[in-house]
Amino acid sequence: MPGHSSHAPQAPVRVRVAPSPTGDPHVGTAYIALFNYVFAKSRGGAFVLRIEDTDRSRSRADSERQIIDALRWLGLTWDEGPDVGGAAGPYRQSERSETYREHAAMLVDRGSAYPCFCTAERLAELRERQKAEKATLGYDGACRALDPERARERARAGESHTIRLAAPQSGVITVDDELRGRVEISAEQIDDQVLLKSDGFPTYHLANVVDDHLMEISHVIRAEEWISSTPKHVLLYEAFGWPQPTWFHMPLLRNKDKSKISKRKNPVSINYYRDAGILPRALLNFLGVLGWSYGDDIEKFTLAEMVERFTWDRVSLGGPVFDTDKLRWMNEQYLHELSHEELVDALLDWRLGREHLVRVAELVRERIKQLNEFIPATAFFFSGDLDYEPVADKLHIPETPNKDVKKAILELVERYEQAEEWRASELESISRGFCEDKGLKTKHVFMLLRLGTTGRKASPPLFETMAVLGKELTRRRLRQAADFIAAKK
RNA sequence: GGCCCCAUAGUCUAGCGGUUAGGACGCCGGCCUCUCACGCCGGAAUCCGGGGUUCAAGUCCCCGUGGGGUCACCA
Repeated sequence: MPGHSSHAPQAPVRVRVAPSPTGDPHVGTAYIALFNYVFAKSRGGAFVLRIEDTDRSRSRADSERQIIDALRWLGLTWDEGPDVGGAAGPYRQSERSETYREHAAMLVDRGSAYPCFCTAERLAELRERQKAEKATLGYDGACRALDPERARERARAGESHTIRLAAPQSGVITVDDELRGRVEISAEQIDDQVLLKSDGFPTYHLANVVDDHLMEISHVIRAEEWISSTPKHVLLYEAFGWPQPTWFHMPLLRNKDKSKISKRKNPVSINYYRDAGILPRALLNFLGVLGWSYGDDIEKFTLAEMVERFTWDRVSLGGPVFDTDKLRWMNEQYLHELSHEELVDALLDWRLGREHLVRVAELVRERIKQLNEFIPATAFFFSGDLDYEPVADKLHIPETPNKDVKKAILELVERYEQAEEWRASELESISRGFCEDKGLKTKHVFMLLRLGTTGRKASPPLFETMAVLGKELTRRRLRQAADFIAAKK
C-alpha cells in the first residue's frame, strides 16, 4: 500500500549528495542523487550538492564540472551547491579547510582526538605485520599514549602529524539505520581513524560530519559501502555533542556478477549512457526501479511521479544488478513516445548536431568523392558496439597470445584515464609511451586500436578518430574488442 | 580472515501468516504484416538449505550456506 502523500509538518528536510571529483560522473552518484532528490522533494525539503575534494592528489580539475553537467543533464537539480551558492556554503570542501582544522582542534582539546606523528612507512609496516600475524587490522594507538602537552609542543614546532580520533576501547556503538534497523558494532572494531591528514586536509570522516552538521543535513542517504564506517561518524557526532542525522544506506549497484559496479565490468560513466543515446528520463526511470518500486505493477514513471509516490518502505535492500538490457527497453519506451520533431531534436542533441558533424567532416573530407559516401564512411561514429567478426583474423598481435593482447589493451585503456584532456596529441603520446614500455611495435598496436575503435582496417587518422569518438565510446569499444580477442580460439 | 549488510525465476521487482506466488526485462512460440521493428496473445522459468514458532510460513525467529561491502594520511 502506498503511504499518504501528505505529511504532518516537521523539521525541515535537508539532504545532500556529496560526490568526489576524482573521475567521470558515476551512475552510482546519479543513483544516490536520485534518492536524495526524490526524498527531499517529496517532503518539501532542500537538496544540496557538495563537492568532496579533500584528496588533492586524486581530485581532477574538470571532474566537478562534469559531475555538475551530468546531474543537470539528468534533471536532478539542487537548491544549494558550488555553482548556485546557498546560505550554508561554500559547498566545495577544499574551501572549508579552516573549518575542519578548527573542529579537529576542538576535538583534541576535549581529548576526543590526538596528534599522531607516525610516518606512512611505520603504518605500512604495522599493517604488514598485522596481516602476517592475521591480527586485527588497525592503528595500534602508539601516539595515543603520548603526553598531551609534549605532543602539542611537537605539533606546534611544525613536526608533521595527523589528528586521530580517540575511539573508545570498549563498549558498543549503535547505528540506527532507517532501512536496516539497529546495527551494533563493538568498539574493538573501530580504530583511531585519521581525521586530519598531514597536509592539513580532512579525511572524509571529519569533513563529512562537520559539513553535514553545519549544513544542517537532516537525513544522510548514501550507499551501503559507508555503513561500516558509520560508527565512526556516530562517534564524531557524540564527540562534538551534535545530534545525529537519520541514516539511510541504499544498496549498491552491481555488475552482472553481483560485485559492486565497476568500470572494468560495466560502463559506469553517466556520459557513456548519454553518448550511447540513452535519454535522461529513461536513465532516471531505470535507476528509480532499482531498489525501489512504484507499486501497482507500474514500472514506467517520471521523476515527478516518483516524487509524488516516494516512501522508504518501498525500498528493497538486495543489491540490484545494473541490467543494461532493461535500460535499453526502458529507453525504447520513451523514444517511442516522442513526436517526430522531438525525436529529431534528440538526435540533433546527440551526435547529429552541427558541432559534432563538423569534427567528423574534418576527418573524412579527403576520403570521400561524393556526399553520398559520407554516411558509410563515418557510420562507426554513430554506432554503438561494433561487430568484430568480419575483422576477427586481423585482431591480434603477431607472436602474442590473445590473452596477453587483451591484457595489453585493457592496460592501455587504463592509461588513457590519466589523460588530462581527451585529445589526439595526448592519446598518441600515451599510446606511444605504452608501446615503448611494453616493447610492442606501434604498427601492431595502432592497427589493433583502429580495428577496435572503428571495426575497420582503414579509417581516418587513429588518434583524431578516437578524440572525436569520445572517451566513453572509445573505452567501451576497446574493452569490447579486448574481450572479443580473448574469446577467440 | 575479523566485522557488517543482504537473500522471491538469468535479471529488476510485488508480496508484509492463508495467493493457482503478481508484474517487467530477457528468452521461446504464435498472431498482425510486403520485410523488419512495434504491438497483441501465449509459454518455459522463482520463494538458497535446515531447524523452530503457528491450525497455517515466501512472509516471523535461529543456525547454516551463498553473495556483497568494509577493514588507507581514498572517498
